[in-house]
Amino acid sequence: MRERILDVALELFSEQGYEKTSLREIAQKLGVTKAALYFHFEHKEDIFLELHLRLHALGREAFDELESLHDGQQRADAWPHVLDHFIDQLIGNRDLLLLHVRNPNALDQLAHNERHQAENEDIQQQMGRLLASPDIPLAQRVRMACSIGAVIGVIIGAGGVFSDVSSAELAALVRDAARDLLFVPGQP
Amino acid sequence: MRERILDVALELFSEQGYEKTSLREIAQKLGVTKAALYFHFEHKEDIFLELHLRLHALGREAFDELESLHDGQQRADAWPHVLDHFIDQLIGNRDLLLLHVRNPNALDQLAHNERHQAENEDIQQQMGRLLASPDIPLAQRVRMACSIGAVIGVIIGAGGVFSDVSSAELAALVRDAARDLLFVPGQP
DNA sequence: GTCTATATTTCGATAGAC
DNA sequence: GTCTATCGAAATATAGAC
Repeated sequence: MRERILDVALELFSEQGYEKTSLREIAQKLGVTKAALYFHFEHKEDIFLELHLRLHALGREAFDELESLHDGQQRADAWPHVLDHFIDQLIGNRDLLLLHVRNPNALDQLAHNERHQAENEDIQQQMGRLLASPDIPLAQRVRMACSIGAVIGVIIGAGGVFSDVSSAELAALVRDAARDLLFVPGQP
Repeated sequence: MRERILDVALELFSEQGYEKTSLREIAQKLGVTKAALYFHFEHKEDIFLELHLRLHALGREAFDELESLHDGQQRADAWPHVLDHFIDQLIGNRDLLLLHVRNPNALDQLAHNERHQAENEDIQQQMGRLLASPDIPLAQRVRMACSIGAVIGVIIGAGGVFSDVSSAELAALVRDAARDLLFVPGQP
């Protein structure tokens, strides 16, 4: 039951937004009552947290690989390859990505959540550390940030303009674009 | 007063999100009561709409210039130059952009708003028409979408990592990156 | 584990005095 | 233009029976 609740919540939170989705609505879609949900989750926020941790787990793999390198420039060099893998992960979990992009404020609420603070090595923090790394040239860090925005923008963006393009073809095109973006002219 | 309401609303909607910001909160920050707001705006949604139309006005200039060109390939060629101008506009109105990125569901609500439907030539629609244009190669359209995501991602993204970089320098770096991104290898 | 029933709070919106 | 006072709806969350 717990998984079914999470699946329905993911769907509704992504479609309508976290705040506009009531527990009553989730329960109705599952054919149970609101009170039944409270047996499995103490607060509404806990449902969102559990879904957030799924993305957390997804991204951890990529960023752990980067942080295993001890030099900033090494990390910057490895970035294109790691991003390729990250693109695949995100395209394979479009719905999870959509949940986060469409509910940034719900994400902020988790900052005050004890369980979330315990799970410290957050994707956002890891990404922040990387993009703030002082031993990577600014121009390159900006382009790394651009590459993330570009990938996310295409996957979720423009309101499904590329929905008739296969995931594989889209991934390949985005990979090529990211590669050109990440090559900084005049840098060794 | 009307402008003061809009300014406070822009601030709170961006910080906390549209749904989580009550009219009572806006009124309190202005030193008036909730009821006073209803003299200036009939519904809460109308406040958000008015703010949305500010961005609408901003983007219209750029997209009108593109749509004045009658050929798809001409539009694609003009895109880098138009994007440059668009980057300046967005950086100069960071708060307005943040409002929209952080409240996608509030934006969706406007679709059912009559006044919004009347204001038809919407940015999203114009952007959609451009990115769906059949006489621009798919690879190029994907890169155009990437460029938008890259720009927005850097301006609002990564939680203020580049906040110590001046707007002018950041804009220049993003412009360069976008230019490299938009050049499609093997295309005339 | 799920139910009914209810407590409690907060929100958007309105009525009418000033 | 702004106030006080209030309505009605809907939300989260809880209590206790089954």
